[in-house]
Amino acid sequence: MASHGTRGRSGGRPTLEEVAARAGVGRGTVSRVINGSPRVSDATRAAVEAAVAELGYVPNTAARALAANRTNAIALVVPEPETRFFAEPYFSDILRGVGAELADTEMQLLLIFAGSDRERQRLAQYLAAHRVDGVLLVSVHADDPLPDLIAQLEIPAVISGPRSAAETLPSVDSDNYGGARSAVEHLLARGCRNIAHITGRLDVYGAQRRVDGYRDALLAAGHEVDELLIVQGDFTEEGGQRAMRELLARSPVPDAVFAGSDVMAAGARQTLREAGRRIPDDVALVGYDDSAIARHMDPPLTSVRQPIEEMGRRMLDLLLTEIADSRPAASRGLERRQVVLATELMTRASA
Amino acid sequence: MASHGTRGRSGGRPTLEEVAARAGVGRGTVSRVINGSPRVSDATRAAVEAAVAELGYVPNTAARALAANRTNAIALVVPEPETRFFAEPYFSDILRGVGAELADTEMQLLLIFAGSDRERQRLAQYLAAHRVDGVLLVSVHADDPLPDLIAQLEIPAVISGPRSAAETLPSVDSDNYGGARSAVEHLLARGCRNIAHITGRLDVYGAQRRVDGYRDALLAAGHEVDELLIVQGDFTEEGGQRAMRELLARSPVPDAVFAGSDVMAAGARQTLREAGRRIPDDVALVGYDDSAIARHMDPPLTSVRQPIEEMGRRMLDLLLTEIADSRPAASRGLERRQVVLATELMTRASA
DNA sequence: AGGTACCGTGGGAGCGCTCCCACAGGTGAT
DNA sequence: ATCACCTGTGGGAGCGCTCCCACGGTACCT
Repeated sequence: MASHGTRGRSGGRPTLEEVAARAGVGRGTVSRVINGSPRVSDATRAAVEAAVAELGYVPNTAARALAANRTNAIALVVPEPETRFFAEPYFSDILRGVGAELADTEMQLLLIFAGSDRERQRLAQYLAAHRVDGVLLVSVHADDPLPDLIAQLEIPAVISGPRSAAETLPSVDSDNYGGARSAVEHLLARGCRNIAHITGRLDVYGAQRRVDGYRDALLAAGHEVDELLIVQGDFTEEGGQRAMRELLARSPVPDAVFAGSDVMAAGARQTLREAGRRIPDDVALVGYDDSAIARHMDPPLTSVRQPIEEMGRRMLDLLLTEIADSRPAASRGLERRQVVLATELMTRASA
Repeated sequence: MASHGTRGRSGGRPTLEEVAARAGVGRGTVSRVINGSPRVSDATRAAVEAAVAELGYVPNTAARALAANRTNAIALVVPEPETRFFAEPYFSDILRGVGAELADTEMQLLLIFAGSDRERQRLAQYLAAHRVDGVLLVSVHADDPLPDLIAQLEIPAVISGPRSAAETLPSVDSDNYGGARSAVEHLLARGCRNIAHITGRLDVYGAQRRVDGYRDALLAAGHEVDELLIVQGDFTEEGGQRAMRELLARSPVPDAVFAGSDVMAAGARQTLREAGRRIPDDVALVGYDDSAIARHMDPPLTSVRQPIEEMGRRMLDLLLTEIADSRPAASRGLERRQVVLATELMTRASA
């Protein structure tokens, strides 16, 4: 008693036992009340709740985790090597969505960086130690071993964009295909006839889908797809510049460019300006993401908006049901575990 | 045994006891090795380390937290009501700095949102329950009760910008005063003679300091400070526009504007453009933050860069020492607990 | 030789909770 | 009346660790 009892004393955090004594009931009963078990009489419940309030009791997470063998925590894994990823609002918005949804739960959110090898090492340990009940994976690359590791460890997880059409992990994504189609259809409706596409990194599935959308929009309108008008970018501004320079070398020069991201669009704009081409008179420009860059570009950039915050919310939703399902030998159905959310074209001066 | 032993089984996570058995030592010894105690012979240490490696032992955080009465977790509290705050790179960069520094420790990072009242309620509970060893507070307002609550609970904390000159909490900040001075000095060196300042919200201490820097730069150069050239903004784009309109009504119209943030500078640019004023020929423009907006503005914006990532790193550093100090009845000296980092003026076409 | 000091070590107790078994008391069927 | 079966409850055991006391051993003093 002596040795331990005095250790962390200061405010004297009350324990379950103290609440039980105060309420004149047993420890088990208090636990049941705290955890919302129905097998408690109304009178007892009221007494316990009163005691909890009087004592200002707050359950000790560590003890709970230890005894129950669960953590009540989920991890958001950030594959940080990409500085760009962080700078874009994407991450913040996902986070905000997750945070909003999280407020309704008892879960806590752990942020884990998996940029360096050392950090990945640590992450693997984390996961091996089952220190979280579930994992949220944002912006994983096609060749990332992480998802497989997680699947193997049987840790519930949700991924922010499927890695391929055959993704097995639950995922939440926006409609990249539809978003791209709407962008191209807008350009067509505007009268553009020679529409180019600067793609993102094609090892990102979403970028592929945008190319698909671009193609199908043209085909559906009865146009041919000129493969020379599809130039590969890499989501960076420099990539956008390079791609645009390539496109300016084509003849005829395209009268519209659909860029796979706002940042690439910014690069393209740069190159267009240097070449003395006006936007949108000479070349109409559409981006993707509807980031701050789009709104502040000159001229303001028409861009495809993704409901990113909503994506964050849905990711957490999905993860929580995954976790719940995994508790008692779950049904493991292939239900609605792939969520796709609609995009919206934000029309501005550039197209 | 039966009832509990079978519970979470699946991979069979090894325990301290198992490692001890394997290494042929006692539980206490393994614990000492794990925790890097020096009071272990080399031979024993080696044996234990071998056993740990063979078994793939990973300590159970919950058990550790329970027994040791510490959590090995720190919280980053996000006062989320401000959407803007999230959208700016500020947050991401702080986070990256914290994350980088975190990789060297055993600490885990909890992200807590304190936007809504409900979330703040939850946060208070968290803190009351001492579920974290320390708290990182970013962008708190002068009137926020949170810092006081935290101080009262005697939870180690670091704040990202002092709330006033008399801040008692440890803090990390950039040199707002010096940054503002360098901006104004640059404009003076450029030949501008009529330099206006659009301030941030003056209940933010950093915004006040920028005003101070603006004033002193002028005075030091032997100029008078025209109070009419100091217009209050609120860190928003609209605020920047409003302020700029006010300034355009002055006579003479200033030949330079130092805006307290890039976003406000963007607003000012908008208004200047509408008024047909050229940047920098008619009016030179300098912003603050060196955000993505600055680089993408037309013309690119000269802006004061803060070493935000470094700030994140230093915040974590400070917090860890605070935590370490608080363990054994600490010295509580008033040492270097207020860190101020230098800024850098990024010169671009706008000034 | 005896004493004192320390080192490295083993293991008991205890952290605050959940889980589950046991049991009292009630209710309905037999 | 007996039995079966509920519901509500109390409390033991145990989760995996840290802390600390106790102990045998060695080294150095007197």
